[in-house]
Amino acid sequence: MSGRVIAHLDLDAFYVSVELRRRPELRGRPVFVGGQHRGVVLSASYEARARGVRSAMPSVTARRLCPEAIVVQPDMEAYVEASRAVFAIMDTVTDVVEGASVDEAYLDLTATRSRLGRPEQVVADLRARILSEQGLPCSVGLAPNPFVAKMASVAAKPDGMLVVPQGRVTDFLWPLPVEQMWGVGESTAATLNWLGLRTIGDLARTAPATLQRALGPRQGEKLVDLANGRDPRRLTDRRPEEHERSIGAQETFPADVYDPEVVHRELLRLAERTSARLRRARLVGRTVTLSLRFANFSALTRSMTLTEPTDLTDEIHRRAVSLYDRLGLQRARVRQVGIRMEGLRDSATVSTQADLFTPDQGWREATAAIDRANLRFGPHAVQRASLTRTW
DNA sequence: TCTGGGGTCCTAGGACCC
DNA sequence: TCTGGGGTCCTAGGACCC
Repeated sequence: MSGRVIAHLDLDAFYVSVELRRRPELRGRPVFVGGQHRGVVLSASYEARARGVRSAMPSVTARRLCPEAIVVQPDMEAYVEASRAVFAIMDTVTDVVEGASVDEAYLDLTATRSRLGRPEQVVADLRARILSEQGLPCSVGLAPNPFVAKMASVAAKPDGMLVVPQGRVTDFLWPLPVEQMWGVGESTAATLNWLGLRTIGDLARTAPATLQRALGPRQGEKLVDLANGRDPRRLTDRRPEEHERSIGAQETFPADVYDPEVVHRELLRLAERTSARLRRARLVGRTVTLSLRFANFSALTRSMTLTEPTDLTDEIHRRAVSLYDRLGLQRARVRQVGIRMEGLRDSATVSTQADLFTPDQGWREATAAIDRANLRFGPHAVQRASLTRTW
């Protein structure tokens, strides 16, 4: 027996809650935060949810369902700042706070009992502090492992807390439909239903080999474990941004694009964004991946691995353009393009001796100057000439 | 005016090496 | 001449999460 005590804390309708904090006149009304043209709902108030508005739903659909909803444009900087403040409060409770995203975290409370007392009380105090100091409601699940804690926090929403002790884990999980299980999306749910499995309890009683045939060795084994309330994963205190495995940028055009030159230009913008973030994190990447989505929503990726990792805008742009041109698209209607860098390494571990006398060095110096200017004067203070044109 | 942008992890086949 | 297996890297695609 592990005897672990894990809390999962999830801020309720986080982006909307941050907006309500500075616009209290919107309280009690249907509100959602969403993108403009081809955007989706990022966060919806519970009043909007009552009208069928869901996150990830196209904004146009949401407006149709709820025409009187107040639509707010996202302000990521405000959300990131609010997130930092909440994490600072969580950090006072335990050293082991694993950020799962901007608005949720796992806390290991196993070792805090002797210092702070009963975990239920610790969590109740934590929720009260986040509400009083930051004006943000949250929900918490308290359980023997991260998976059950996550499932409990969802069940506790909104503005609630649910404790699931070891002895009650299967009573809690097994009646729930498989669709509600973390790790089961649309595709897996369809496969499970096809097998006649409707609840997490059904899943728990299925032979692992059956699921492994249907879902693959890893996922099959994992789902049976989770369905039985077993999740031995250890938490780490790392923030997501401290162990990134890839960095990238993508953009959906306001209208589908036919002209390859327009795509090339957008790729330069994306290469710029990606490489600036690499340099800022002092990382270099070795694999460049180009991704495309077409008007019919089909998608593809093409990648190439370089002999030496890079953080240079023009190197990344050149490779992405080459991957794109190699496709030989004719009259393709491009909806979205993206660039992602993988195989990341600390740039300090990569020898810079080798390129001291190469043509890249000039670019490296120019790039560093642009980064400095953009840090001082804002992200678009200095741009390449070809980006100042509009398409 | 249907369907964002940021990610992680897994699978599978082929190349290549031992 | 025939017959192996394992490990790693690269590439492409797909599922999932927030």
